[in-house]
Amino acid sequence: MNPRDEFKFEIVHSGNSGVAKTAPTPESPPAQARAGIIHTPHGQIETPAFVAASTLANVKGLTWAQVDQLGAEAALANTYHLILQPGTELIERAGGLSKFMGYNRPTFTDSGGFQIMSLPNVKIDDDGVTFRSHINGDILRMTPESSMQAQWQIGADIHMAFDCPVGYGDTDTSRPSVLKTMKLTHDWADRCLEEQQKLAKLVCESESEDTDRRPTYQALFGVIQGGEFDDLREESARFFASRDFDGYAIGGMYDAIKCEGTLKLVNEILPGDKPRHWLGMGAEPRDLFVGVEHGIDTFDCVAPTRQARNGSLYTRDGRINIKNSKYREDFSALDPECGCYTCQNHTRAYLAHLFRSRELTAGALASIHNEYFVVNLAKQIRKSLLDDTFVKFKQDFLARYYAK
RNA sequence: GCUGGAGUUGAGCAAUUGGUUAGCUCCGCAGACUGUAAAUCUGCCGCCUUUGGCUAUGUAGGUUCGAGUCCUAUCUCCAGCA
Repeated sequence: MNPRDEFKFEIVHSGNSGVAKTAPTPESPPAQARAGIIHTPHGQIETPAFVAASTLANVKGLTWAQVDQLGAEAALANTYHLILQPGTELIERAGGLSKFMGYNRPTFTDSGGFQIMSLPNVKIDDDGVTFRSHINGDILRMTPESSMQAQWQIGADIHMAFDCPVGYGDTDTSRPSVLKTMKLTHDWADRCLEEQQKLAKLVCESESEDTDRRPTYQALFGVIQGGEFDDLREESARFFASRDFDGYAIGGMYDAIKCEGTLKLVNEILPGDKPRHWLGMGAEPRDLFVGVEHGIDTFDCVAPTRQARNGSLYTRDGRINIKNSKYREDFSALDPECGCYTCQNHTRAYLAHLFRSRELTAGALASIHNEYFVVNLAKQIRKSLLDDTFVKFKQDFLARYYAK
């Protein structure tokens, strides 16, 4: 059997799978939206899904039992961080990421490109990047090949191609700069693909003596860049569509309202039968709706857990800061309609107390809630697609969340 | 009762020999956070008509060009002694 068959994307329902008897109306299910199942050697992910950010091989503040309980179906770790500590070779010796961290569901790794490009004094050349460790200042080097190798050592089920995400935020957003880094991203993507094929052959055809660690296929997603220029995004999407990646990811696109048209454009070009991940998105409920509407299958974002640790918590009526004085004596549940452990067992007043006292439990209970909120929202969106109630669900949810 | 020490904004402290700070850290109040150098960061935190102005250093006086700093009285607290 072809090792690549271990990774599969199955679409169980899509907006345009039904026979369109009439012209689309505002109530018609969005044509690009789909519900599916990503099959990996470590199990499956029902999509749309929100993937838990586990940068340093853990979801900050939570045990994996808690991550399971809140309903997350997959986690995404970071190659840059794991190279620095504990080292990817160590993770390989531990039996791979899943074994190392004791989590037996599907995992992703980000390539490290995003983190490295965010560091000060990064030197980018055609071959790769030179940067300094943020921990001890060591001068380090990463190339598309070395990122692939590191990711194969880590051994997550889904890898990201090593990209050059420049052209948003504080980086140089000028057209020449974005064009240049996009071209570099494409060049590197081809090198990632080549290295991927080598490593896949090497690992999957090896006869491991450790039956406990059967070599498994590790998929590779290409990462679309192009900044905020529609024609560059289109070019990038066409480039990736012409390459045989296992899936695709959208990088450097962080404003669901502003980028909606661009996202639509990109996803209409990408092959419909492969999964699409929106990197770093999911801080806002509208991110998930907009993404799904235009064909995104998976999301990841650090915001839910980070904001949780900082006391900013989701409710169906918008985000609240639990540290505000008005919650000190609020004995109601954080979100009375939420099914998470925190909301089922604790009051706002208790959470407010834990935050004011700086107890570690505050961050944990808050993270359980916020992570549940987005994970569950993705699940509800999935259900709404299967029920053909997406449009109404979206309208109702967003109207209430962003009322005020 | 005597002797010594101390009293500065909710708390704890700063402020050269009397010489331009309502100064710091907590607490408190609010905001931010999107492929996690983030259980972090930012702003406010005496009063006001707030790109500025005013009043503060237990209380009441005094010396001085100038007092949180010196003097007198007084109140409170702490330590030691009776």
